[in-house]
Amino acid sequence: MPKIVDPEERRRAVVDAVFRVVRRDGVEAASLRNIATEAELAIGSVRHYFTSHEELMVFAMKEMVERVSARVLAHAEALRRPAPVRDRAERAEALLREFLPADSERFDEAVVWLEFTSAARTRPSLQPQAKRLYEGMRMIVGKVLAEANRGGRLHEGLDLDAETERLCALLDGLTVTAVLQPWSFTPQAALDVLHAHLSSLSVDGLED
Amino acid sequence: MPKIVDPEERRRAVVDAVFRVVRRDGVEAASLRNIATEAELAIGSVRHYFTSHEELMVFAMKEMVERVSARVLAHAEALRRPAPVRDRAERAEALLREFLPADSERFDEAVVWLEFTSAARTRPSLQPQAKRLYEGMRMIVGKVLAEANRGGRLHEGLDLDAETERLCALLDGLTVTAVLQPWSFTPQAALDVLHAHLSSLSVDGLED
DNA sequence: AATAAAGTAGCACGCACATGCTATAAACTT
DNA sequence: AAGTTTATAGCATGTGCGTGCTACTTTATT
Repeated sequence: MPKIVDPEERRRAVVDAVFRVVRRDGVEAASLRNIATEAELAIGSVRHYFTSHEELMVFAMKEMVERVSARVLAHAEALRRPAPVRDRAERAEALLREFLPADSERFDEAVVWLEFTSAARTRPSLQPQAKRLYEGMRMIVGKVLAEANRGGRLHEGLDLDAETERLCALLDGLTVTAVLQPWSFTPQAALDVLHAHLSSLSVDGLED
Repeated sequence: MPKIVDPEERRRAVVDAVFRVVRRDGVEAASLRNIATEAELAIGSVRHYFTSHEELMVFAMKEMVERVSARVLAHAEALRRPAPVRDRAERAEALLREFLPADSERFDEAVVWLEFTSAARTRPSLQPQAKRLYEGMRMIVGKVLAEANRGGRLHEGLDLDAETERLCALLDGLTVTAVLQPWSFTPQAALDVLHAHLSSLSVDGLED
C-alpha cells in the first residue's frame, strides 16, 4: 500500500484550493493547472482524486452548498428550541444573517456562491446544486416567517408566501450587491437593510 | 474607398452577436471565434472593427449600459412632467419595472447584465461600466422615492436613503433570481413582489 | 526480500484561444 | 484607367486547456 494519506482530507484540500482560485479570479480561471498550483500539487496528483475537471467542479459546488446548509441548519435547530419571545426575533435574524456576507469568511463564500450559481446557468452539471440551495433557502426563510407569524410577532394580514419571496430576493440582492459593488455597499449596510426590513414586518418594530 | 458599409451599423451587428452568445453560453464563451460565427463574419472582419478582444467586450458592455439607461431615462423624463397624483405612482412603478426582466427582450438583457457585471469583478476594464450602471440605478431609484415622498405618497418617517438601498437590493435580487432560477421564479412573480413592496411603502397602499 | 497497491509526477496529443501580419477584393476619387 | 482606401479573409505563432497514458516512489503486506 501507498503513502499514508487520508483521501478525504486531500480532496478537501483540493476543494479549498478551488475556492481560493474562484474567489480570486472567478470560476473561469479554475483550471486543473491553476488549482494544482494553488494546492501546491502536481496536476497529476489532483487528477488522482478527481477523474475529470467537471467532477471536481461539481464536488466543489456540493461542498459549498454543504457548508452553507450546515451553518444555516445549526441556527434552525436553535430556533426550534423553546425560547422567550424576546429572544426569538433575535434568533430569527441571526439565522437570516447567515445568508449575508457579514464577515470575511462569509464574504468569500458569497463570492464563490455567486460564481458557481451563475456558472450553473450554462453548466447543466451544476444546476442540481443551484436548485437545491435556492429551494432550501426558500423553505427555511418561509419557516422562519411562519414561526414568527405563529408567535404573533408579524403584522396581521401579511401574505406569507409573498413575504418569503420578497425576503429571499432581498437577501440575494444584498449579497450580490455586497459582492459586486464592494466599494459602495458594505456588508454592514446589508445587515442594516435586513434589520430595517424585519422591523417593517414586525408588529413592534425590533428592539436593537 | 471600399465596399459601402456603415461602420456604426457593423459594430452594432457585432455587438448584437456578442449579446446572443453571452445570453446563450455566458461571457466566458464570448471568444472572437464564437462571436464571428454568430455574426456570420470572418474572424478577421470582426477584428477590423475591434482591435482586441478586450476592446470588444468593453464596447459591448458600454452598449448594454447605454440601452438600459436610455429606457430608464425615458421613463424618468415622463415622470418629471406634471401629472395627476393618481398617475404618478403608476408612472414610478413603470420606471422601476424597467429594472426587472418583464418581457423576453428585457430578460435577455438581464442575463447579459448579470454576466457582464459579475465578469467585471475580475476584469478591471469592465469595472467602470459596472459602477456607472449601479450608481445610476441608485440615483434614479433615490429620486423616484424622493419624488413620491415630496408628493406625500409615502408613509411618514421613512429613511429615504435606507429605503433606496432596500429597493435597489430588492430589484437586483428579483432580477438575479428570475435569471438564475427561472424554473421556480417567473418574471411575473418579480413584478408582483415589486408591486407589493411599493404598496408597503405607500400611505394608501396602491390601487388595484 | 518480494510483491502489490496507492500516491505522485509529467509527457503528449488535439483543440481552442488572441493576436501579429499578409494578401486579396471592392469601390470611390482623380 | 490608375491609384487609394477600406473591407474581408486567413495564415502562423505562442499559450493554455482537459485528458489519455506511462513511469517512478513510497508504503504495507506476504
